Amino acid sequence: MADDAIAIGELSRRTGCNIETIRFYERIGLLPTAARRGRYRSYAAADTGRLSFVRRARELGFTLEEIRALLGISTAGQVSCADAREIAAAHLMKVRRRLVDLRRMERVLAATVRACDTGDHAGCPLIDTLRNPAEPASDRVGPGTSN
Amino acid sequence: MADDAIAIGELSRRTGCNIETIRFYERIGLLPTAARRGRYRSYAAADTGRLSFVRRARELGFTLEEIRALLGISTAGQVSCADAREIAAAHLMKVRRRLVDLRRMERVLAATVRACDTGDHAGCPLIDTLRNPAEPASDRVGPGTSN
DNA sequence: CTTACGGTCTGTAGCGACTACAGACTCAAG
DNA sequence: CTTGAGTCTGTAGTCGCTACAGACCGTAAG
Repeated sequence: MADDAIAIGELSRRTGCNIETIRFYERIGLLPTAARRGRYRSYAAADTGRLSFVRRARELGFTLEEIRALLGISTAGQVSCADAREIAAAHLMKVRRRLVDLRRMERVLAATVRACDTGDHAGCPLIDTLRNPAEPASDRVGPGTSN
Repeated sequence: MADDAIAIGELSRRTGCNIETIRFYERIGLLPTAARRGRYRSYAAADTGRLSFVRRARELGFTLEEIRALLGISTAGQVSCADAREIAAAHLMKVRRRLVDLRRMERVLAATVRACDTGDHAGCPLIDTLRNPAEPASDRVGPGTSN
């Protein structure tokens, strides 16, 4: 009734979510099949909520499958907070593992580039690092190297 | 001549690189087409070097295209260290941007899970966070929140 | 009326870096 | 001779989009 119906372009603008991505989400069932005005998808203003939910969850790195579960939880009459917590905690662990990996990469790369810049090396620090993992271009750079 | 020829399985074992991945690298031209003994690929012990190079570069997060370039540099007669440095520095920036993103995710997720654990909240902290981005489950948790 | 333009539609293919088969073949040991 | 392990090619799947092609629809201007 209330003619707050919007087209997909408007939904895209409001949520910052690409049109193609919205259709993709619908195709994989992450969003319900949109109502039609003729052959065009028609959304209620309220639909921005669900899509924004998805977008924010993606920004936190949740996979689409995790988001599917979270959506189920969030729309269930009785919100199962424990389930949500479990998903978030599991995801947090994944994020932390990736952080560890990335920090290690950062450390090695920074040391290598630094070695390139100081210039007092035999070969090419990067190539040498990749050829021989035991020599990260310059071992023991000094204090901390923390972030 | 020297019969240090090894099969793909042995190469896989020595480098820790999946057999399928070795074949994939060959197909996309990252590794040269392997010599054959009959219809089986045959590698020289020295080939472990090139593949290990690729593996270590992957562990540092370089893309296959970057590695392709690095391999070109590393096998060029005159090693162009400046080029290698440029690739590494550009990659380092990508890694750092990724780190920033991940740390933000970590912070929000950790705060949310913490809010779940303290228990003094109205709804579900995670669902609420996703519904309303301005409330990260519990603002102002106290000191640092550092890692 | 025609024409143009912008928005939307479906469907398919591409990305990166693998991974996972199916189904055929080869080779050596028992 | 049979069995089992290893290898082969080729194709399709994964994830989360993104980028088309080619059709269609509605409105406004000329």
